[in-house]
Amino acid sequence: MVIPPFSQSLLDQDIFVLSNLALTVRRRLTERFAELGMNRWDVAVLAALTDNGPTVQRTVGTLLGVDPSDMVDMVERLVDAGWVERERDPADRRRYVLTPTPQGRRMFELARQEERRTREALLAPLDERGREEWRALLHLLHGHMRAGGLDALPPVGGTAEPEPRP
Amino acid sequence: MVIPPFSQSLLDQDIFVLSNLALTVRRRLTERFAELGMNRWDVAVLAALTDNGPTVQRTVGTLLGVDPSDMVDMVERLVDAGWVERERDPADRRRYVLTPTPQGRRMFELARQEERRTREALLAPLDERGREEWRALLHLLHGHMRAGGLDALPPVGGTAEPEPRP
DNA sequence: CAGATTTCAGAACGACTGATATAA
DNA sequence: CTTATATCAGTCGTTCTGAAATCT
Repeated sequence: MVIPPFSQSLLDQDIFVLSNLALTVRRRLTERFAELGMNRWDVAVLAALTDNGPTVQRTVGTLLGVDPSDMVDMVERLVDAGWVERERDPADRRRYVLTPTPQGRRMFELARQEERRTREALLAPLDERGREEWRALLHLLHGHMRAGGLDALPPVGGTAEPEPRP
Repeated sequence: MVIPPFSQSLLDQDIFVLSNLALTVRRRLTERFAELGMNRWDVAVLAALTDNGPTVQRTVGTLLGVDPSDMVDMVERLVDAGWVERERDPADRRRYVLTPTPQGRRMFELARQEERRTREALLAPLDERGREEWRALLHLLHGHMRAGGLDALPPVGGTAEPEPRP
């Protein structure tokens, strides 16, 4: 992994630091998943099915924020691996109902274990109180964002005028 | 912006929450940059040049973690916009030296303002003490990660039980 | 008929690889 | 001759758009 010495002006921008942190941790976790033979979407789909049991394919996409057209290959991959069963809904033959297999549930448990381990490594410098603070802040900000916290922003520019590109 | 109702099993995975938070905030900031006629890389390059003054193109790439081959179009865009000047280094004619123009510096200030505003919106639910805590934790974890904090992990698989911290 | 679900084709973007021309 | 820089061509993965086929 390349660790470039970032510019201070970028480090001053907390959103850049947040992005860089999240991307790097996610990449590391993705590597761990790969060693289990899984990718991020395998885990995400299995997570949704573990919570909700048998679920319509399109609904799973909605639960994960994934476009329906992108679900096709993901599900095919999971079916081929034997982790998910895909059957037409007899009541509505447009729909595919996805069900996790026992192997799928086991794989999800392994993935969840890797997430815990990777998180442990990330939070290693924090004591128990620091971890509680971090987790509370993370989920508070995530909830705030998902509730539309970023929707209301002043118009761009303001004090100074933006310049049109030549 | 679509706000799907995520599965609890995903929300339990803090790394997923962290990724989702960072991606959404970054996307919002990118929208703001676009209203200024800039993209993320314009801002990043201008940040590096603002810190370091005239800099060799390849070095800028290293400062940003960007592949040299991907710098070409990014720099061309900035030169066309009149925000960066690109000149051969007389001492080493392989090299391009990049210098921010006054307009480039102004644009970077506008971008920095948008980052502040977007960050303000994100941190709105926190009081001053909460913001300090968030910022401290964010930079602490970022530093830990960049120092290789994720490099030492137990082999995948292993025990199926969550492991207590030593 | 309109609407929902799945599927396919392709565009756009960023990350990455390999090869080439030029200069040190 | 070897190395460094910039560039070009192309691949890969992710996200998004638009349209077609099937079914309600």
